[in-house]
Amino acid sequence: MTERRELMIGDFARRSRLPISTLRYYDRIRLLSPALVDPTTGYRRYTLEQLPAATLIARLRALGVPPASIARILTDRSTAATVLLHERQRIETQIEAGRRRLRQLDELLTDDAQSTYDVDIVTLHPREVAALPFLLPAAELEPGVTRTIARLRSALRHGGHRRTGPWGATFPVDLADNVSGFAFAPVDRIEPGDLDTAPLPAGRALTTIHRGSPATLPLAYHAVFASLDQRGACPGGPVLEEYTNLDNPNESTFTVRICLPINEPGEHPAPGH
Amino acid sequence: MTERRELMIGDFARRSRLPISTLRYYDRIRLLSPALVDPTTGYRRYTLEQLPAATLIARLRALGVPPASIARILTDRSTAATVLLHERQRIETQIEAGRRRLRQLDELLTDDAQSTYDVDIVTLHPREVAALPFLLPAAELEPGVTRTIARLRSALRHGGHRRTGPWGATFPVDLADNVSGFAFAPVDRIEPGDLDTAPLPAGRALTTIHRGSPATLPLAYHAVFASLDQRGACPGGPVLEEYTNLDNPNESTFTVRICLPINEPGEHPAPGH
DNA sequence: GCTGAGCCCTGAAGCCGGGTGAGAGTCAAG
DNA sequence: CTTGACTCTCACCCGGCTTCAGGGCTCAGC
Repeated sequence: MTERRELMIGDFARRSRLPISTLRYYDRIRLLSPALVDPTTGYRRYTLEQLPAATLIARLRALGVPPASIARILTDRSTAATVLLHERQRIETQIEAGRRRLRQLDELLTDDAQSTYDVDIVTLHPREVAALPFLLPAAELEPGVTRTIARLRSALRHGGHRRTGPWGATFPVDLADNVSGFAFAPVDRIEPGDLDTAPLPAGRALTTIHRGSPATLPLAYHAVFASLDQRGACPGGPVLEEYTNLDNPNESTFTVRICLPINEPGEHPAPGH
Repeated sequence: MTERRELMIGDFARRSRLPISTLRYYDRIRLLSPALVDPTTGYRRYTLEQLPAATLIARLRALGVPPASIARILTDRSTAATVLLHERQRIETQIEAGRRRLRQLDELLTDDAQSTYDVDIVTLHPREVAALPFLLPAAELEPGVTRTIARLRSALRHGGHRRTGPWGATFPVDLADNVSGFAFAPVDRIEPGDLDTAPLPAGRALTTIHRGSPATLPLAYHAVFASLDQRGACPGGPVLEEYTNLDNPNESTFTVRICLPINEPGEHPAPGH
């Protein structure tokens, strides 16, 4: 009945409360195209029937739903619930990230004596540990290591092994695009074929302990590198991180021990390289 | 002592855990420039002293602090606390916005019988009300009106006036870039010079009631416009919104009455325009 | 028929915070 | 001298639009 009632883009913009430029953009990306385009003038003609779609788009965009997802909802209404639940999850993670940032910002604000790290020099003894390798983009190192440790944990449980020390991970000092290393844990018994194992780097190493949020871990590395320069030494192998209180959800008790094997000045490079 | 120790961009990138491309970018926007640039080769030389700054930048960027704010912090350490508190507030509003979006998304998911609006035709009688004008960008209409009503509220309190009906606002139907209109409230007495007052639009009007989150208000407008088309009428003056349960923080009881003055077919346009 | 106002069109460029790639120059080791 | 790793600049890409320049269409008034 109202099918012949057509609106120029300006009328449609006022009705839908969307800017004209945005409507043209939505036409370009095929999110919402006019019912008809005059073939001679190129004028866009919208119909009243298109208004609910425009309103839905405006609502969803205001909620931050990306146009691509909205297009999926419009073309296939049956997937709407799935897509929306997915968006819901996205917003929830965003909120969680916001909370975490808030905490870290507060740390920054209250943290005055933050960068006092004591770097010691120690000798690492050779150790054979249960290990699980990973290959991760540098940007996802921290969550990826956490996941790898979780998998190692269940592997140990299945094998009936008992952990005799803190969880850890080792990987090259220089983080390339993709970091390959392994998560590890010392265990009570090593049986061939039963479990993947690996030797940990050994020899002289610089070590320091970082407490609290992993976000400030680079500061600890900075201290280690400064000490390295001071001694005129250079890195002698993959770095080693040991995590304690990993299972404790309270972030403030979380601690990381960093061990960086070194070649001291006037020394031959470590064998095996 | 270590002042002569210089790092090429690659070394500095590994130490600071920032991508080389980002370091070059930060140089371009003068957020973090190398201590020295070789005049013949153009090679950037960073010093160890710049590492803490790089680490600080990385931390703040990870928290979503924009580079411009970080630059302010770096050039003037005394403003750091101010800037950080400001960022803190920004994140808090972000989280709040996320929560609101979540609620609205849930409304979308649960809302099935959403778009049933009954549009009635009524006659508005002329009324003189206490008023406070506003001029707002269309995008900030809703919060701006809320703020204007708050100012009107305190003006009424100062003048010892008593409100005799719901808060409201009126503004043109076609939202231009800047919307000029006024917030109003009917009061018990009108005395010249005592309070700004204004007449409300009168005559025949279409009206409907919207309940719940303001985010879905456009649906109500859509229903009003559809009714307008059906009657072959056109808008006859600024639209009028009346808000009840505005003071109640519970969003689900919030209701808006929309009144759109109209010119009915075959009628002369309203006088006064 | 002409003019001007107010619509409308297209295509290109700009915004942020970088990421990516081409093509060329530099440096140290063998 | 060559090789390979490193560096440089310049320019273009992303999303989700907005804005601008340069034009065409339509209608009312004269």
